[in-house]
Amino acid sequence: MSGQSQPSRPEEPARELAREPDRAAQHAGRALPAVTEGEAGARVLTRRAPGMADVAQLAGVSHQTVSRVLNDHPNVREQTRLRVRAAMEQLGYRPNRAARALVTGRSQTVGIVAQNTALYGPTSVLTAVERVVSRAGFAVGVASVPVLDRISIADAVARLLDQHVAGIVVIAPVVSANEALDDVPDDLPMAVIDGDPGRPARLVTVDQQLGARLATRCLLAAGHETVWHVSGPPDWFDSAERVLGWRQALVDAGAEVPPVLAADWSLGAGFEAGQLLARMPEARAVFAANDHLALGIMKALRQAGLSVPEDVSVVGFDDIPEAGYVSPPLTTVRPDFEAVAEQAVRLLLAQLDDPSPGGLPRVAPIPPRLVERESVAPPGRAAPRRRTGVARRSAGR
Amino acid sequence: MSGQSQPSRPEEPARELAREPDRAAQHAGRALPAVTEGEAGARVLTRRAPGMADVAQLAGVSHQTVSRVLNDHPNVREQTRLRVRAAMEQLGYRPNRAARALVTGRSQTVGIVAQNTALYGPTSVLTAVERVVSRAGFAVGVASVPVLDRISIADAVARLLDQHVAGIVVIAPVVSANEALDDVPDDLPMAVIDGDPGRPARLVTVDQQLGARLATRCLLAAGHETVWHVSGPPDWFDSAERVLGWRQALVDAGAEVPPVLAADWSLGAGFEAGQLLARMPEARAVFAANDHLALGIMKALRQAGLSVPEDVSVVGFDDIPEAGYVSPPLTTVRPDFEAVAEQAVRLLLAQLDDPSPGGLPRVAPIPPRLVERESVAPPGRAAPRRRTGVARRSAGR
DNA sequence: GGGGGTAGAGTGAGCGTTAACATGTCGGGG
DNA sequence: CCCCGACATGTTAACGCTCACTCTACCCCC
Repeated sequence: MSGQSQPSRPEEPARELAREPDRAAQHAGRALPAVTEGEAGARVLTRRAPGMADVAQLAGVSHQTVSRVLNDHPNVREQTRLRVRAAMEQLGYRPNRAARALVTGRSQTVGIVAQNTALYGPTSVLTAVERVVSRAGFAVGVASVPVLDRISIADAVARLLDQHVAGIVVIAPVVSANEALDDVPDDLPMAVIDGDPGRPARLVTVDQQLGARLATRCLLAAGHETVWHVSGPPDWFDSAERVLGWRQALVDAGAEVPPVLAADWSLGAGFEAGQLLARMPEARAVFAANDHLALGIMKALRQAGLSVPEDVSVVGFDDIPEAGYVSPPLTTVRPDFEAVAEQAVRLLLAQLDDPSPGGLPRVAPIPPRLVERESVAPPGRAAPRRRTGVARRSAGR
Repeated sequence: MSGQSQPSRPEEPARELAREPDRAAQHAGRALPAVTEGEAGARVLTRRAPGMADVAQLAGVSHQTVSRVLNDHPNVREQTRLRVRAAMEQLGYRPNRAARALVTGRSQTVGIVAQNTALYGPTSVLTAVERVVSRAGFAVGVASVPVLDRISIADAVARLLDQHVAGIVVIAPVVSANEALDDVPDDLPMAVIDGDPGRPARLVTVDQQLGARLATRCLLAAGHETVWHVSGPPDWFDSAERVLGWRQALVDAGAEVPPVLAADWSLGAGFEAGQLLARMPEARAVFAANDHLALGIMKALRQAGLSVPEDVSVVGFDDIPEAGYVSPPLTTVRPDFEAVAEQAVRLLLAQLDDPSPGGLPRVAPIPPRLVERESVAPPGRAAPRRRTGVARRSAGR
């Protein structure tokens, strides 16, 4: 297949895949120095990425000056700086991170520790953090753990440490994960996302309580006497906080506080909770700890012949993309994952710039907002069950 | 707040966060060598991670022998090997990846290039790849790009190259991304996921055509005369392949091929396509290119007073977690992302072990499977519209 | 006009590892 | 008995960079 006959390169036989080998090589990021093709006989390719020495030679300075330019040291004449920059450009020079990491003991890499899960919230946060970190000019190293227990996390952190990360971002939404944080060396810059609100140092979270209060109050405002709650797993901070917020809102309104229906985050658990709820005529308003639960609940309700929001009002949490497109469109609480990621990285960068440990950096919880759609209505069990879909109605208020 | 008075460590003032500083340090992965506490006066902490030299000294061998043990070189006496291993253990030695990368020019890191998106498919693949790569003992570097165009990808690859990755996995589901692949140096081990099926070298994909055929045939088998298709964006391979598979199934069955309704992957686009579909009485069966489109379509249908599956049958693609919990539960095609990731990493590792470029490694497309739920039924517009939910019925066949 | 500060540059020594080569030590065959 | 190859180990030199110095002008000021 590789039909072109070219000057054979001994160390690199032609590959079938390569359609236009030389162009490919040219574009490769690390340019080929001293190609000087045509010098018959002599080795045509001196394949080796250019180093500081090469740049220095071309610019007529010492390698140290090149280093200074690279690191924006002040004591370099503008003219020299330009000359070096030009030489870099010409050679397609790229600094060798490994060498730098070796000597400084720290790389321009940020490590992220996260559970490997399909859960919408954590995944959204993860990708947001990736995005923000690389936007900030850092390389991204990910260490995902199968479960968020102490040893897995310690292990992940160790792996990251091996990579000589400059700092880490840990997504630690459960208590066991948070405990593992005690084990990380305290001189390693770190930002914790979704950790224990009781330990606010270096922590960034969504204001879960506020979100839960918003959701609960929305239901109360629609005229419901009280609001039931289907919670997430008890060892999740998000879960506990949402319970707290929900209860608070109820207490504030002088409403009765029904027992919590504990579940995990899954659709299936929501479905089961929904089956329970369906048998309790007094349960007319439900705040589900996340949208998946809400969807599961709604399915169970539907199967039991109950309709949402006429018979039962439901509010979720997360605002998954599907939320506006299910039937009925789900009223829910939308956390700002992007902002969380942004704050976390900011927190980390602050520690990087200023290694002084004085004063634990803290940031305020990020307030979520309520997205009102059509899964909330005033109580009115007496009203006839309606047909599906067609009619539109705005959310109760 | 830091109430304990300890021998002060000049280079590391106590931090408020640290509750039990010394334990934390102990657990830190990189143990502290030569602590020898008590040697009054002399510096108590020689904080520096142990290197090969330290291990070598303790084991009474040269650093090179340590290196040999580390890399499982054959010519080391068993006894020596054990002694070195013990020394490593005792010192808590961890090899310095940066140094190794510097000298070998290649790190034990796999880079992943992926678009930073909320799309279910690509995201699932990404996390699956992360998982598999780190399970294989490699560090994971992620370079996410905002858009999948040529320069962004070239840039991402360059960033990864800077990290001296051993190889890369690229998730390149659109044509522009695939073109960018020409620019990567052909001696860099690579695996492409979801790329151009027309260029099968080093490519791993889901068998999109098969999936589409499965979906279409399922609808046909339910008794529908033909099947409409709402497609994804035209520049996505997934999209094009699914169109092909759908058309093929129709042609095979001798059915009429209706025009394609082009959309993107979003719920919103599905909704719009659904509004179109709702006005066409002859459209009784729809294959949506993904589940989000299907959800959007179903919402539009519902709003138009049509019910699924009585009036219109719908099949999706992806099997998002919500698929079984919407109303009606969605029949859909489930790709095996885990298998895709597994194959991709296998492909990459093969290239790592055997740098010989001979013979492009290829792997067969991974067959997806149809998950039948309740959004498909035989045509029967004549039947009265039914109420919501309650009744159960198995999918048509 | 000479001392000293300072901007701008250079020199050399590592950082921790691997690769290439050198050394030493056996055992066996000629 | 000696030489040679195999095995086991040690020695030395990079790898590409930063850090801590040194060096040279040059200018300011007394």
